[in-house]
Amino acid sequence: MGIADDAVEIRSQGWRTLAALHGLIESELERALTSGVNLSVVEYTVLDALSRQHGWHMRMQQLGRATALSPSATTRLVNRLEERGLLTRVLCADDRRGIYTELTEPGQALLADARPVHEQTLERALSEARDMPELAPLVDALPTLNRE
Amino acid sequence: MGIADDAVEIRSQGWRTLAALHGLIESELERALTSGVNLSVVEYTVLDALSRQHGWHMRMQQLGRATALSPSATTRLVNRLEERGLLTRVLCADDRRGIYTELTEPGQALLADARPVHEQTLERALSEARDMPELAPLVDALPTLNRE
DNA sequence: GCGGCATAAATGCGTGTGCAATGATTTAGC
DNA sequence: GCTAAATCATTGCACACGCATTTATGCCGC
Repeated sequence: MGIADDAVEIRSQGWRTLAALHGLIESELERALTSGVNLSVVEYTVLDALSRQHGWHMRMQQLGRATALSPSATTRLVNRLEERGLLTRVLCADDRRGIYTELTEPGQALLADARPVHEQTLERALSEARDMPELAPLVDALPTLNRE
Repeated sequence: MGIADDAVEIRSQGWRTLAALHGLIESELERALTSGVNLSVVEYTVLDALSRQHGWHMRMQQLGRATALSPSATTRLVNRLEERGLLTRVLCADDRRGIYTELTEPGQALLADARPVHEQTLERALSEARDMPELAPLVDALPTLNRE
């Protein structure tokens, strides 16, 4: 087995670790957020992403990228959140094909409730993963990533 | 903002990075594997996990953990692969509640076809992610994880 | 200005998923 | 030994997703 094969195997190994940790965390977040504040992980991701945006508005397409969702799924996701009054659609003034989504006041309130649930569950999930030998290195690497 | 708040924010940040990279890679793998060998990412994961197992057999529950899938989804996933002749169900001799799944010869053959697609797509996806400032640190960290 | 092409978002349709309940088998209590 | 609780896998049901198609708008050449 040569150097190139090693590289391939190392990449695959890294991906398996990433996928396993992601799956573990997402499963726990899904359960906790659903039972706690009736939000799925993607729904939380959307609200969170909007809250981090200047003026709290984003285009559908950006939302799709932020959540790795297809355009159709993005449309329906925004539908659900809009029907619950958590965000509103706003037509773009400059490009009338585009649609902005904005967090409403109830949306911000629900997000405020959801954040502690999210944080605590994330901490718990990471600490569980920390005890699995194959996941521990990635868990330890995560906090070191964005130190500037 | 105190030290505890910093820790929370760093965890959340790490999770967002992890989720974003995972979503990007999985989307590309999904497209490539589906169009190339007609396998979804989870289906590939199952075949790959089985091939790494001693005697090429695993219990349903292990499969569920390996794929972060619910028991019901695992059942149907195995159904699909069994109907395509890629694996077979084998009753456990010692515990007759349990069911082993084993890779068939066609299953191994399809996996052999799928591996290069998986590897090349993974390499491409990682190199794309490498160009995104918020993902680059994680991409660079991955290969360093399991160096013993 | 106008026809043709590109882009943003929405809809029809088939399919994969999780939760809750069920069936089958093992394990524990006595 | 026999019943009760626990465990492994499966099924009914509702729902979220992706792909392909459609509608609406913007952009370009002439």
